[in-house]
Amino acid sequence: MLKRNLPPSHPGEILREMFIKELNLTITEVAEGLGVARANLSAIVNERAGISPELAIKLSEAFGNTAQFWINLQKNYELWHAEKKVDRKGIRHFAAA
Amino acid sequence: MLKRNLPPSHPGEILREMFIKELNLTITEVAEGLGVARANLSAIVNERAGISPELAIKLSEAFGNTAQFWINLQKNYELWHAEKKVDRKGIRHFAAA
DNA sequence: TGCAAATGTAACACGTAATATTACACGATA
DNA sequence: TATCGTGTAATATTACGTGTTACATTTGCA
Repeated sequence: MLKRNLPPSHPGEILREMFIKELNLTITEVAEGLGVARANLSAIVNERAGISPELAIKLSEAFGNTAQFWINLQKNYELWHAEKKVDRKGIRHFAAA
Repeated sequence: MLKRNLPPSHPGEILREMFIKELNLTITEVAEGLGVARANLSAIVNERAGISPELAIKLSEAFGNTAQFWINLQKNYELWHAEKKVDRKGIRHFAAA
């Protein structure tokens, strides 16, 4: 299939657009509800920080979805950017005997 | 469905049992083939370190599978352990309006 | 037996990142 | 005006991935 060159959305964008805005919440009250510092949640929502496994669990509990949902967003984001840093041509192949 | 209480395998165990042993490889040659320090790969294989997004890409290139495969192993492992640290009862629920 | 390779591991150093805390400035609104 | 929400910076802590170096042990083979 065709490879997409578009970088995946930052998890913070999803959180901001599809949850906080959609439910008319404030960053302050979400941070308090999750039990994290407002400054940290702000950094995530503004795409300056990522979502840790622990935060993924908290978000899933707060918004009624799964931690996997949040982790998948984060990992796809990280993987896309990591791909830019790795020179696959420099890797040796270990084929089955 | 029933929740499993068993912790997921560490990605290093999969790497060790299903790839290195299966293909009769040594940690030294795999480390060199991947372009990482032997000490680091040893730490991963012995389950004292995790698999980063960049390493997941290198492993996928070397063994002919996907980076998602390795990242999923890692993220499931992290998620299971993170669950132990989070008190879900302390999290506020933000229901749809 | 003896040597070389493979291995496990420790001790550093470095960069990055998540997190809490504190503080400051700005805009909107009651 | 006063309060609230927000963005952001600075600092500190903790954790971790990675490289480098070094040392001891084990293992396989000549």
